Amino acid sequence: MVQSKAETTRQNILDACQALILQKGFSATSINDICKATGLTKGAFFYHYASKDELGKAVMSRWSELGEQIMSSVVGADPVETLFGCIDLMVSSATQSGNAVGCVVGEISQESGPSNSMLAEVAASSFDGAHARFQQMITDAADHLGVKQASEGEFARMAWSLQAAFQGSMVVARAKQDPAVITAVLNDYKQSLKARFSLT
Amino acid sequence: MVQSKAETTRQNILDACQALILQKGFSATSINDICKATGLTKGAFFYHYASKDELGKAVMSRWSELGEQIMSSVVGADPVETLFGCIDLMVSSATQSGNAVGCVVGEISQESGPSNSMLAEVAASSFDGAHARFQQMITDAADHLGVKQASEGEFARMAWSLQAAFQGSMVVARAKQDPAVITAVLNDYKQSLKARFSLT
DNA sequence: TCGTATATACCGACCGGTCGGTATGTTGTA
DNA sequence: TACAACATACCGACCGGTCGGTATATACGA
Repeated sequence: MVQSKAETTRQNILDACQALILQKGFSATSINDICKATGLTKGAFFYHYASKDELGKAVMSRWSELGEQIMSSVVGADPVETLFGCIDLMVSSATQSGNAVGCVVGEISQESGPSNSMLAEVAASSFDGAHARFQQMITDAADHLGVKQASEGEFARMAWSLQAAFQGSMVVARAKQDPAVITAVLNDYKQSLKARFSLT
Repeated sequence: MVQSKAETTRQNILDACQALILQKGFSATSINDICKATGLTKGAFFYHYASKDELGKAVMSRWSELGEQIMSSVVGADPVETLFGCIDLMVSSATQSGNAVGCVVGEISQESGPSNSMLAEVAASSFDGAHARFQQMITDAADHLGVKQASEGEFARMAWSLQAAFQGSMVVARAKQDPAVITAVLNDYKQSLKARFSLT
């Protein structure tokens, strides 16, 4: 099944919006900016999206789905390799130059804050989804190595830490305009993960 | 020497702006909002600050200075206790209810992004300052325990990790509207720190 | 000591421009 | 000819920022 024309247009809008968010942030990105980037007009935009917030939701949703696809693509036989490979993949995808670094979910949720409940909910569920995948990976790797949780919810906390390390390193990297921070922080996380799992 | 009237007014503006940033974000906070909160008029605002960006710089600067003061207040005799006490202080100051959680430097830098170089520079130097303090604390604690760096720049990376853990946990906590994430992530960081330093 | 000159701190109307959003017209295609 | 997929033109609200003016305090000279 080929993509319909409308679907192609919507993807173009999402692409443009995503790129602009990583450059300027969500609220600084106007609908006129998106129209200019896509070559469309404002009428065309509002034919496809009811509001700017609706577009924000769509961008976050696609971002999450894309992340899930990438994550699931790295799954291999060995759960330990899967976990570390996943982290490496996150680093490389975030630090590759050309496009600005960042996470649209973090961006939008940070900007809209608790005030805009609609966007906040989508962002929260997106974070929860990613956290669940991280926790599953950590649990699988631990099982494979015969490592038990030291305390109730330890692996859940470790998954939150991984997510925070990723998000936080991108915040700092954006401010410093230096993606090296991301690599450093995630390497450090892998280090402590190895220590926890008593690996080399 | 008593505070001049102007200085009091400026502090009120900074207070209002800071609170609004943590609620709605920087770009969503209009100068009219600040005027309403302080009981001033727009003319009065621009008498004290040349532009909105200038106010953003001032808010970040005061935030950093306040952070430095708080950090230096926790310094005790034992460098190890100082380090862990500092982390605890960060958690408690970030999770205390009443005021919204977050970091104005992270907020503003995330929103303005690489586009607004003026704000980005201030944010970057603020992050660098905090990182330097963290690294010093880690180095002091390691010296006190006789722990050497496993590799060049390891303590620097650990300091970046602490900063990222803090920033990232606040990003997630804001989206989920649940400060428990901050506690969990920083506890996890302390755990791995203890493991690295071979503590109980 | 008393009037004048000046600086400080603030007011509120107003400006050009941009924002998100809408109403209506046009075109390609099946 | 009917509908999807746009374009055009426009709206009112609001944005950051400016401007002329003003009340009050302080400094200073005669």
